[in-house]
Amino acid sequence: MGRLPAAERREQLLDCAAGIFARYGYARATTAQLAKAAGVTEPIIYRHFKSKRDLFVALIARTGRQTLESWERDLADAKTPAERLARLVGDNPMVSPEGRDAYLVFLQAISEVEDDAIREAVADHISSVHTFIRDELERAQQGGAVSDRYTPGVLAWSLISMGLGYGALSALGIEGHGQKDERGIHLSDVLARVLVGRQAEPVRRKPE
Amino acid sequence: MGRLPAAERREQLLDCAAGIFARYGYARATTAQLAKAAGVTEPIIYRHFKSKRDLFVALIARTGRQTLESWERDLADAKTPAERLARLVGDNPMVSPEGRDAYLVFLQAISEVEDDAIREAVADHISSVHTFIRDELERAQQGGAVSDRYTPGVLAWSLISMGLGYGALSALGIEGHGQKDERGIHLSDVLARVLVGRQAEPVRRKPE
DNA sequence: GTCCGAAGTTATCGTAAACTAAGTTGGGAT
DNA sequence: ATCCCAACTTAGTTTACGATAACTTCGGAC
Repeated sequence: MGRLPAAERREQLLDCAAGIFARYGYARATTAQLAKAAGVTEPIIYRHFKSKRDLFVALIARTGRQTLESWERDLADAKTPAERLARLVGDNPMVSPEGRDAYLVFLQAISEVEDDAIREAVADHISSVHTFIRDELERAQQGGAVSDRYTPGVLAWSLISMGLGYGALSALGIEGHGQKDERGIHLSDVLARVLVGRQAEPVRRKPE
Repeated sequence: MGRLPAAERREQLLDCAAGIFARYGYARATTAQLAKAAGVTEPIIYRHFKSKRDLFVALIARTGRQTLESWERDLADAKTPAERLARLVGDNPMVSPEGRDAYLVFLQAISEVEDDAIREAVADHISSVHTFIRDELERAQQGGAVSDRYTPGVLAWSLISMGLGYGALSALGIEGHGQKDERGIHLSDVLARVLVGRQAEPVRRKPE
């Protein structure tokens, strides 16, 4: 890979950094690793970002945007609120190969709670995810696809908590977790039931 | 604090380390910080632990044991399976002040996925928590306190996922999360409903 | 062709962190 | 009283990481 115009190099650096940070977390990832992954030398990183932390924050912000955009696209061609909802629950970005790195970065970022800039970037993203899901649930409730026993806000936090926890367990690769049980039931089916307030249709999940 | 016999010093080191690791995570916490928190110098740490990582792994193992013991104690005087269950759901160790540090250590540890020794220690603990909760749910199902729509295994993973995610969000201190909504409903009430399969009694929670 | 700015490299600095070798102190047993 | 050993400290060594200063190369404009 030869020379790249600044904007492209910047994007490429973020692309490569995602993989490294997802694997090693912020603190363990070194600027040398980041540079090597992008096929450049370390000073190039500092041409485009003030610091390692600046790069990380930029990555979090970009990843957040991309995640929401990807969700919008996924839901765009769904006809009913119920269908939109089923996709939302079934497509945990943490488990799909493309979204995996992105979400691992977030998981890693959560443990950098002590760093104000990073914590804020993460909190911003989570808030916007909450807003997104809450609005979705609200529409679904109005359409009758979701039980209105609970407010959309609380339900959205439930979904986010579970998605986050699920992702963390997946990252750890714990045996028995994330697989269907002897009755063919998956965690997301349980989740779906919370939402509809009655026995739900099995959740549509992407094949592995 | 003067001299201590080896066994006590070791315990004290672990005690102090919990606070530091909870705050800064494994990678960011320095041996200097750990020593200072315990009121000793760094070589003392190496008298009792082979390495920083060894100390961290020991801490994870001890914390895991303590958490289960604390749960056992909490549930001991509960009369019915339903009562035991309500306490299990209501007492997320992540939110009680005593259990908080302990569980923050775990959260932090999860992002050290790349380190085999650490990952294994965490996975071990999670597995034993799963066993504990699953058995509890199984008994509760037999007593009719929990819907048998889902297997205890899947329900236990649901609880763990949600507890973990909830803890992560709490750690981030995200606004609006973890509070009751306008109807006085808390996340754990939603969770309780998953378990019983019908409108549940409000969950008993420790006052904040 | 040559000039210039942007893109990239080499070589290195300062620092902080994990870990240790060697010496010092305190307190219990005889 | 003194001897001894475990507990503890001082004063480093080493290594690796984040960051930068100074230099080189590429490619388009005129």
